[in-house]
Amino acid sequence: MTKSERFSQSLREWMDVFMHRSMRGLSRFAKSTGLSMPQFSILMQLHHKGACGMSAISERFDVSAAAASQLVDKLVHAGYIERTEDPNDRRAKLLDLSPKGRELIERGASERYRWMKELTSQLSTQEQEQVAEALSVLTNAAQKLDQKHVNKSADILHN
Amino acid sequence: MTKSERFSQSLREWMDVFMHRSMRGLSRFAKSTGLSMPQFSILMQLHHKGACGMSAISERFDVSAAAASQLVDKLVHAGYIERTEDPNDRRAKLLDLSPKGRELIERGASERYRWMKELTSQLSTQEQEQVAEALSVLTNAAQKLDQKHVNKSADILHN
DNA sequence: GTATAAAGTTAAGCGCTCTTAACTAAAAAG
DNA sequence: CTTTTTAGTTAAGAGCGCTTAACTTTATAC
Repeated sequence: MTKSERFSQSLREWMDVFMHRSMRGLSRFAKSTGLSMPQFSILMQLHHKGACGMSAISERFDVSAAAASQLVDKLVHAGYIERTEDPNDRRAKLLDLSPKGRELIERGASERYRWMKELTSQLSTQEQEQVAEALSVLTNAAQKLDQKHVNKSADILHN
Repeated sequence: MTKSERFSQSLREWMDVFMHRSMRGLSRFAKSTGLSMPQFSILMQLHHKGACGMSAISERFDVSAAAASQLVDKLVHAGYIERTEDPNDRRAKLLDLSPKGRELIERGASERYRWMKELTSQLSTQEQEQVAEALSVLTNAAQKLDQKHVNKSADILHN
């Protein structure tokens, strides 16, 4: 087995295990809060990408503007999202997590994080350092890649 | 910042980025196949844990036996699952992926894997090795942890 | 300044998942 | 051998998310 093959295989295995685990944790947590997955995903999106307009929600989740509006409306009434008028364009709305929404997402992250903590508690200090370093490398690469895709989209818009 | 804090932070950051990305990929892929998320999740579960009975589905997804039965029924009619009678207990059914179901899940994994590949294509060979090793360490730890939980549940059943 | 486009909202209706309740058939318990 | 438990199915109904269509309000184009 070549180095490259070994590399591919560890990626695949890890993705398989991690995906499965996170999905279960995520949907359990969402259910425990009384939110549906689509609703919870919107909160996660806002946490991850920051405040945005209604149309952004509609695009990112690939649903109609009507669907986005209805979903967000429920979250506003439940107190997880603040919906204000965009001062620059009075047609548009600005959506952002409320403190309650932020608290919810952070709590969810902590629960998932607890698993990782349990996972790594039995590793040696040296292994922990090794893992930490590798994960930062990956995180940085992911952020760079995201940035590149954003730029590419911007280019397309400019041409 | 202590070593332990740095470790925690890289875990958190990575989980955040990776979770978000995988979720999006997963739901897009599920949508593209025409399956709902609950349906797709059942296929993933079968892929991950292997064949099982109806009651196992119901437990793992924390839904009623009726819901599991209906969901599985659709997947059987769509040709993704094979449902046969358990020879040891004629009340029970054995559920497993059909070749078509297996193909679907593998295709989904490949799509998510492509992102990882793109992600790591810009890393140096040395970084790739470092990442591969760290991920195997994590995968092994996850599997051991899973096993431990299974044993604990078995113990509870015995007492 | 009028016409057109864009951002959201609201309402009606469809399909999906989920639940409870009633049921069948097979296994286990007594 | 009868009773009870277990595995799964079926049917009716509630709730949710999504779509299309019609609409309001604000911004942009000509």
